[in-house]
Amino acid sequence: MEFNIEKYHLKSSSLFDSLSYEESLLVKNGIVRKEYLKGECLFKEHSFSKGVYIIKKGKVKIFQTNSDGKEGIVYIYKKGDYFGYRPLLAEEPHPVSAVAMDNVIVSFVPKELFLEILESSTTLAKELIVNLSKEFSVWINKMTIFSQHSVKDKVALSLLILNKVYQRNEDSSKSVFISINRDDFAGFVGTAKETLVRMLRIFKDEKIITTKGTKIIILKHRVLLNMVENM
Amino acid sequence: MEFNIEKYHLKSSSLFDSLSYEESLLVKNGIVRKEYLKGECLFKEHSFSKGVYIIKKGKVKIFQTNSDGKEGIVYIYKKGDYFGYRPLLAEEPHPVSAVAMDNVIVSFVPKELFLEILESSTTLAKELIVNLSKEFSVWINKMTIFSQHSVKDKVALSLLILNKVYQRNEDSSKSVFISINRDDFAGFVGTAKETLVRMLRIFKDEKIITTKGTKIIILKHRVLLNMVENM
DNA sequence: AATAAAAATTGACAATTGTCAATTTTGTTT
DNA sequence: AAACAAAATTGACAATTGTCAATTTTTATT
Repeated sequence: MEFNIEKYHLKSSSLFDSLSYEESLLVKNGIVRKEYLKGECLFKEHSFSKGVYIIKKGKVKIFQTNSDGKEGIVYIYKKGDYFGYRPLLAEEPHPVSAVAMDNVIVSFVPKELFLEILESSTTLAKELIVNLSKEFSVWINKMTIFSQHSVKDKVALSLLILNKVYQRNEDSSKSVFISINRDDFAGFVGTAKETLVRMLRIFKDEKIITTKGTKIIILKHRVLLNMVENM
Repeated sequence: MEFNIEKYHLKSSSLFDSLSYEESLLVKNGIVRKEYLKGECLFKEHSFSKGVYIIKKGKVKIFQTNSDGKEGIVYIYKKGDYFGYRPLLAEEPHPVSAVAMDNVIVSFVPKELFLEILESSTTLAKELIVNLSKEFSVWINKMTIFSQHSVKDKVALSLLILNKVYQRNEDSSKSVFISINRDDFAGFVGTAKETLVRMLRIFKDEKIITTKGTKIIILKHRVLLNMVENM
C-alpha cells in the first residue's frame, strides 16, 4: 500500500477564506491576538470552549491526562491550524487540554463572534464540515495503526508525522529538526518514555535518525517509509 | 472521575428530523431499503461513498484491515445510527470498510439526494456538524484510553461499551446478551484473540461476567465501572 | 567557563502480551 | 441424537514493553 503522510497529518486550511467582505471585516475587528509562553495552558479538559484558536506561531499539544498523570497526546497543531470549535458546536466540554509547546501566538475568535458568523455565512458551515470530516479520517487512520502495531512501528510512523509537523516550509528537501521532548514524544506514541528512548536508540544505531542535542533529525526517510508501508 | 458511557458510545440521533415537509417528502421517495446478510459488505475501504446508510435493524462493524489481515474495529453502529456521510462530504475515499455483523436492514440515501437536501436545508448541515463533533469526542476518548492502558482495562471498558451496543431498549435493568464473536471482540479491543479470551476468563472466574454459549452477560456492572473509573 | 538543575539515557528485571499448537466447546446439518 | 465444521479456549513459551533506580548528557544560570 502506497504511504501518504496526509492520511496521518492534516494539511491546514484557512478558516475564514470564503467569507464575504462584510463578514471578514467583522472577523478582523473581533479577533483577539493572544500570546502564550511555553508550557502555558490555552484551555483545560472539561472546561467549555470560549472560542476558536488559529495558530500564528508555535505549536500546541492537545492531550488527555489519565489518572496516573500521564499525558496522551492526541494531536499537535501548528501554524495555520485552527481548533477549539468542535466542543463549541457540539455544546460539550473540551475532551482535551491544550498547552503551548513553545512560545505561541494565536488569533482568538470569541465564541459569540464565531457563532454569529456561522449563522450568517452560507459557506463556513460547509467548510467546517469538510475540515471535521478530514480530521476524522486522520484520526481513524492513526487510531487503527496505533491500536494494532508494535511500539517500534508506532515510533516510525510518529517520526514521519512529526517530521511534517516540524517542517518549516513546503520545501521538503531541507532537513527538519524535530524538537520535541521525550515525555511529549512518548505521550504522542502512547508508550513509556524509556521504551521510546530505546526505540530511538535503535534507529540511531541503524543511522536512520541522528540527534543534535535533544533534537531529532531523520536521515533515512525511505527506510521509515518502508517500515510503515509494510505494517 | 465520574464515568459516563456517553463519553465512549454515541447516542444515536435521527438524521432527518429537522427537515421541512417538502424535504422529508423528497427523502421519503428517494430512500432505498437495502438488506445485507451476516458477513456481507456495505462498502470497502478506499472506495468512494455512494450515499448515507441509516440502520433499521442489525449491527454494522466499521474497520480497517492491516497487512496481516487483522481487522481493527473502529466502531459498531446499531439501529438508529447513520454513517457513510463523512467521506462523502470530505470528497475522500472511505478510510474504513463496513460489514454486516448479522442480518441487517438499512435505509440508503443516495449521494445525489443527500447532497441536494444538504444544499437546500438550513438545518441539516448544522445537525451534521453537531453529530460529527460528538462522534469526534467519543473517538478521542476511546483513543486516549486505548493507547495508554492494559488489555485488561481495555476489555473492561469494551464490555461496558458493547453492553450499550447490544442493549435492546433503554431499560437498562434487563441483562444484555453481548453476542459478538471473539475475533471481532479482539479487533474492537486491539489485541490478540487469545489474549482477549484470557481476560474474559479472568472476569468469568471473578464472576464479573458469565457466558451463555458464546454470548457474554455482564453480572457485576459496578465492578467494571470501578475499574474504568480508576484507570 | 563553572555549576546546578532538568532532561535524557541506560541497566536490570518484572510484568504483560503475542504466537503457535493442541484441545475442548459450540453450533449446524443431517 | 450423531457427526461434522467452525469457533473458542487453553498451555507453553517467546517476545515485547513497563518500572525503578542509577548514570550521563543537555540546558540554563551565574
